[in-house]
Amino acid sequence: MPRLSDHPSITVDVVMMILQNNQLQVLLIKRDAAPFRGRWAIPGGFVQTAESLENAARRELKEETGVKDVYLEQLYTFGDPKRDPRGRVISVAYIALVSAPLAVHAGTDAREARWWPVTELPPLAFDHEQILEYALTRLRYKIEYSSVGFRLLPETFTLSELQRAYEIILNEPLDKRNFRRRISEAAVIEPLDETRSGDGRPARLYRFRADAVAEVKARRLFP
Amino acid sequence: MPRLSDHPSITVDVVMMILQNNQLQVLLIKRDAAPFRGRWAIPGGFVQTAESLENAARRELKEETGVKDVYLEQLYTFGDPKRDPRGRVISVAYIALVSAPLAVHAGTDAREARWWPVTELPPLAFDHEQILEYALTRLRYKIEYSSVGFRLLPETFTLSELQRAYEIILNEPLDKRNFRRRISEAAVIEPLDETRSGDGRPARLYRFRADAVAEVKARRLFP
DNA sequence: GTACATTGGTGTACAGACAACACCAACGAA
DNA sequence: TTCGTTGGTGTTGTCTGTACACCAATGTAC
Repeated sequence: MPRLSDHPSITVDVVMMILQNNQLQVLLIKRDAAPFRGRWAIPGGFVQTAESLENAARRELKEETGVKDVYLEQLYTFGDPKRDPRGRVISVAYIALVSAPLAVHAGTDAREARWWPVTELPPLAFDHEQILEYALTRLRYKIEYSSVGFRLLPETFTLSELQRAYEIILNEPLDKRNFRRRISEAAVIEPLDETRSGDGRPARLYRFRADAVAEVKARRLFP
Repeated sequence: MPRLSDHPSITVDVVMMILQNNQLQVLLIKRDAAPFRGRWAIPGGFVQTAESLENAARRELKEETGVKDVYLEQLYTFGDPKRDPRGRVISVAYIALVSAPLAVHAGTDAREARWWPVTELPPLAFDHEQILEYALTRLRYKIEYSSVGFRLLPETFTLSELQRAYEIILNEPLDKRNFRRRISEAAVIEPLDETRSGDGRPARLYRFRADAVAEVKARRLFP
């Protein structure tokens, strides 16, 4: 197994989440090098000298998926001395929320990359199970008192799609009228002139209000 | 000015908070080396190879103040490439909550150390003003939905002292009866048989319930 | 030892927020 | 044109939060 110097190294690891097939899914890559060769892992990599942590996370994401303009948020820094068998590696973990559909092309080093439903995860490398669990807890918690949920939706969406997204993340059904009233009172979305036709009556499209960046703090969205 | 290698270095910086003189105060040390020589700064230091981040924070605290058994919580990781003029230094910031009275003896390198009220801070070294502001925001926010406030009090305390602590941190007056009802419903403290005499009627002493470690999550303490 | 100042301790009523709940509307397909 | 499917809308009871005032127990000054 390769061994790093005793000097601590810094990586960023990114828990990238998406809503697909009525499931919350995360992107994992299959490691093709030791340690944990063949094991699935959260994408990440070493921080370069001149880049900020967040830029490192963005760079990793771009290398991994080609996606830009994602919502990124620092999660936690994991620094157990034994978390990486190669030596001292400190990982700054980020959460990335992206909207489907999103093609992921495996990284330059030909690693396999795919989305996994959070309910059916394979065994993971390093302490990545812990990181992922923490990311899920944070997302569920945060969606209740902020508007991050919109980051998982495409630019325009219907109210039913929005509600479905919340239900998937919180893993519980929500009342349609109460949901719409709260979203409306929170004033974080605005209606468009367009509608979308589907199986039944066409639904009005909405978009996230860019000027509503301030997180809903005075009152939790779903108490 | 000394220059570090291009390889990133990791420090932990600890925002240590205490309640004294009806004020929320933080511990700062006066730097006696470049850069920012003579400037006040949050105590911290480099992470050693074999220690976890939290242990590094505990070690720094002990070296700085001799205190053990403090409440420690990871705050955020600051990694701007230019935040330290010596080179690439990534700082994992922690919050420490301690209870007065607490003597701080200046560190082994004879740096001056003293408590500063958060309302009257001097100019700080590096990006420490940003770190401190973030720590204050987190503390105020967290105290509303968890029981971290108790960490700033001595082992036994009266309900008035507890209320005063919350008022200082939140910087707003609280209603006595409502405060007591909520604390009571949260079931995070237990009465002792002792009382404490003072200017008026003696007050019952309470202590934090060790088995109430779980943070009050279902309902915010002060909505 | 009485009066007074000081802090400790307690309950209720009103207002606002939350949760539960059912029906009509608009479209496509058969 | 009927039916299936999804979109869209208000009201009521319950609970939670907030505002608010008085008596109790001690120490001190006279």
